[in-house]
Amino acid sequence: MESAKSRRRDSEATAAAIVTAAAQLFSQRGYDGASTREIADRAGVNVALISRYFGSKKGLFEASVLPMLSIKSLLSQDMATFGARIAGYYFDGLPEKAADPILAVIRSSGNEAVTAKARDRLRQQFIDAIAEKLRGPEAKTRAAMIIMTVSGVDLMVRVLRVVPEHEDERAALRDRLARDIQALVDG
Amino acid sequence: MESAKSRRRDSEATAAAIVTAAAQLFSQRGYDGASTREIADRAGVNVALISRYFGSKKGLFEASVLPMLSIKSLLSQDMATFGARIAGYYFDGLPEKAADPILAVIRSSGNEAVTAKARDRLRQQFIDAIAEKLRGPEAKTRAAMIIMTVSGVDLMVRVLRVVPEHEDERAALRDRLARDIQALVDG
DNA sequence: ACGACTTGTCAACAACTGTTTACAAAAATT
DNA sequence: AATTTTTGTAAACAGTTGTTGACAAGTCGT
Repeated sequence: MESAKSRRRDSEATAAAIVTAAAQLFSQRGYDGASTREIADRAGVNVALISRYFGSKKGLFEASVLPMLSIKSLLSQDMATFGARIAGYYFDGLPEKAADPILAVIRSSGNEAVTAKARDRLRQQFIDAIAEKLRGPEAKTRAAMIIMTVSGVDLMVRVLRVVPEHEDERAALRDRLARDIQALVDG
Repeated sequence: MESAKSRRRDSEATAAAIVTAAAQLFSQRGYDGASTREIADRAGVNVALISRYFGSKKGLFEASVLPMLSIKSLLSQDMATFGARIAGYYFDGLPEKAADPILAVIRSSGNEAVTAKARDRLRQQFIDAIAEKLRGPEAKTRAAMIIMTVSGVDLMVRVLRVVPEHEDERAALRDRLARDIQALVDG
């Protein structure tokens, strides 16, 4: 990642580098698929430091993935444009290997011990947070529908990678998605 | 699984037992999380037989998960009840540890080498197959929307397990889902 | 410049991975 | 009944996993 030469020692910086590398690799390969040595290599750091700074691999997962599980920034903006923003996020130039905490949880979901906390946080930070923002009847049901739809898009686009190839088809799908999600927001 | 006593030797039956156990464990823990020994134990069979009958673990994955990736049975019935059938499948007494090929692919998606074929098949068997059944404009876009929604439900219900606890809330969500999916089918 | 604390490196550990090999037991064929 | 083929078992393999302990090197206060 950084220069091969020995950089100045800085525990906070190296811990941060480990967290960054871990978030990427957990998203990409899941918990079991991402080895501690690969994470350390990407961070340009010795493997033993993971145990030192985070106690264990599980500790690193919780320190790198859990804090990113939030959509407060998306909810703090105008809810009238929520659908368009979500659709745009997934269909307009999404960086391929960006760290995505939802993806990390999905790909790690076979490991119950590790993802139990993540699921709890997902429930709070996503469903409940959205439901609070919604006006009108059946707010919780609509919030659940929104999360289902969005996570379905996440699955299609990022996990299964089966987006339409033609530009106009992709645009049509994006627009339809924006409209349907917005309809759920408006109630 | 079977009686501990030595049963009569039958290569087809043992191979089938391995496939059944593999489908369950791949769904439950993902490709990396399910070890060959655990699969063999569940099937009541020696580990070495996996290599003998399926060549490799990857071969077993393809023999157990790929053939199940199909929704022809769902599409062969009346499309006017498609939404209700999907919603019912996920919300009316879904067996917890039943083998679910989509779940297996999702939880194994961190392993590109293994899931490449599965994704191709998913595209064919699901999106294209649905699109063919749809009448009206933008069939492919609507098919993609349906798959997104359904896989989102799969994620919520089976991966993240965040369904509403109250019975009436769950019923409301199920009915809304059935309606929304049916709307996409009808166009 | 000395000592104390922090930060990083190296090697080893026990456990587990998928796979192979050699062999025994059962079944089928002659 | 003897032999060949199929089916199952046991042990070992080479590699990887997460984690640890002893030690070197850097950093800071004095």
